[in-house]
Amino acid sequence: MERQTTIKDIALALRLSTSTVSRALRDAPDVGEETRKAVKALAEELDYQPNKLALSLLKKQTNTIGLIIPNLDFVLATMVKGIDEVALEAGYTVMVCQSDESFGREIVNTKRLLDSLVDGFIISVSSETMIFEHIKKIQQKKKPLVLFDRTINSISAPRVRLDNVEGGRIATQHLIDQGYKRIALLAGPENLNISNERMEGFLQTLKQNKIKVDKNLIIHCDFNQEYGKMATKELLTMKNRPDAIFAISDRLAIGALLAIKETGLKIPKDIGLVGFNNDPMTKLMTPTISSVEMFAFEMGKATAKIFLEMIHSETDMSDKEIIFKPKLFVRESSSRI
Amino acid sequence: MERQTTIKDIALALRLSTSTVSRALRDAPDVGEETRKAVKALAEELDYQPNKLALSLLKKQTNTIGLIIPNLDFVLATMVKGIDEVALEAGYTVMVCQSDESFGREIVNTKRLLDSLVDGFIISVSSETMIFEHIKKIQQKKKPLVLFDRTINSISAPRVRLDNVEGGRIATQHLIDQGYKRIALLAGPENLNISNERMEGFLQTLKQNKIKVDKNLIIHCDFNQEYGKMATKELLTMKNRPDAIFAISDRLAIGALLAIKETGLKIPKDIGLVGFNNDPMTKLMTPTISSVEMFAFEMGKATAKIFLEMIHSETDMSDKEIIFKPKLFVRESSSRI
DNA sequence: TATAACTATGGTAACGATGCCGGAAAGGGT
DNA sequence: ACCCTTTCCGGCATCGTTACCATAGTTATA
Repeated sequence: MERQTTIKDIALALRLSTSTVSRALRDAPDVGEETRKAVKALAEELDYQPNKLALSLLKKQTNTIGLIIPNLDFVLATMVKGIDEVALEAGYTVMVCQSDESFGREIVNTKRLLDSLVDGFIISVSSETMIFEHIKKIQQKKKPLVLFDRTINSISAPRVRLDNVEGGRIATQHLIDQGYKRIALLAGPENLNISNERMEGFLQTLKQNKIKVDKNLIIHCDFNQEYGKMATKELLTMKNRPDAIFAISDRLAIGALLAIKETGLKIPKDIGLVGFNNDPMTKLMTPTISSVEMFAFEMGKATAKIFLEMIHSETDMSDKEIIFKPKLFVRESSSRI
Repeated sequence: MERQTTIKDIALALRLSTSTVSRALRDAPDVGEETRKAVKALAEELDYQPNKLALSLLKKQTNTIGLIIPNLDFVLATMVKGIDEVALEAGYTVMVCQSDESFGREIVNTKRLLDSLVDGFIISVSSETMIFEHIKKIQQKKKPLVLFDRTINSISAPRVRLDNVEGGRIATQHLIDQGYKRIALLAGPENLNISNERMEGFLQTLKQNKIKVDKNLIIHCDFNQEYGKMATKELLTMKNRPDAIFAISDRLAIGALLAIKETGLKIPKDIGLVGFNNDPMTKLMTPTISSVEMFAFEMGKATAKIFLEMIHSETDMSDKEIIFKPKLFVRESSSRI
């Protein structure tokens, strides 16, 4: 690891003080024109790069954002890309940590990032997370925090999320419009907001359409293809089986599709299917799967923007909430009419 | 942003010097037992966390790895997970930067990470990268560098990669064994090692089987489903069309599959297809696509391990090379016999 | 009992940069 | 010739921590 040239080297070589060199490099007003030129020339020649650590230590800011996400599936990878783009533009570097849907790892990640003195946090919680002490700790330390996608009600912080109730509604209404009567719900982990909100939309829509809710048709399970498959198999062996399935995520929907195929039922004739996320995979399945788009890239960008706003403004922003409207993409799996 | 408690606060409160407090916290030998206890107790009470910035500045090491990758598709996300796991274990934090397959962004990323004083780099180059000055600069600064997956021949650094020639070979041989005679190659970007190595395996195998190479059946294109589709359509409109396609990546294979389906040809009867990466998607397509597995998670772990070794040892490791053996997973798209 | 050896602690410099203050030199005005 | 202003630069403290050296006080050794 080669020794970097420092401001001191330049000062010494030019018989100047470090202060002067520092000012010259930063184009401060009170530096002689010739001095400035000489300093800059030598800096260029020696490939001088200001030491960010020293600066961070002095300024107490690292220009770094801690990003904690449950995994790197399509939607989150896309969001990360959006966050990254805006953050880089503003001179911030993003440190991505995956909690891997584990509460323990989420805590470890929070600690590490807190230790590394990131300027703030952007978080989407793991599906296991039900206690929020680690997040409160972030707020105690007065670090900016933005929640996105999987938000938390009991924490007061700006948030960027989808209108999940609406998402549940449009998916469900679509299935009803297509003539499906007994709609099952693959509902995701119970303690996640997105699960409950999408379910809320589902229930509301059933009620509005005077369809009685059958609790046996609602199954909670982790976002995992295998679980989706197992849950669907269970549903399909009921004596009064559902004629449509609304899966709260595309991974679950894909599992459902595989299960349905194995039983020999025809999609969408015998049974309809709608997923959530609009993962590119849905377009590739046979049949293609209808899905709710959530504009992940835009959400990512919005999240980073709010974060930056929070960093730069003094006002309390904990009420700020940006809600994206979902959009249903209808494909073969639910087009019966 | 709340003021963190520092060693000075503790020293002041206990009427000790900062040196003593520092030593007490680090369990240095020459500290009185009572002093140590008092210090630790107060540190606990005040929730003292050592300032990593100050430490990094002093020690000239940040315990941070700069990771530059072209994107976050399935394979790379999996590799990142492997790298992350090993790095975290060793107390390192990974800063992930996506070049987005752009040479310009790769350079920007390198600069930023160099500025942030990461302890070293792990890189898989973008498909546009043909000049390596930015990478040489890393080496000039004597920062540890490990290349993985998409490696570069003209740079001398330890590397972790797949035996891509072998990968090309087993895929091609498999198609031949299944009775396919005119095998086309969707070859990926021309300047990427992985492309050329897989092609090398392809060509070798054709020769070994006394099959004449038809250059018209080799098409280079970016790793992108659309390009795969277009290239395949072109192939299929030839008057002497291929009866099998070996796609160097699953994205291309999926594009090929879609194109083939549109023409109405039957897979695997009329035309065979093998992809590369063993992306979970291949199992989900209809028909399922045969693909070459590259053990991304293990490769990620191995990469991080070499990196750590490089950091900790003094010896020159630039010759070190770890090569993973690929494995073909045969599925419907190429099972004709 | 004088000296050596240890124990526990404090003081200071250093990492690389910036900000503030003070001051020398030069110029301008009366 | 005097004072004031401006221009340009150096010195010092600071950020939080550790490394190294010095030293006061205590204990062990000859």
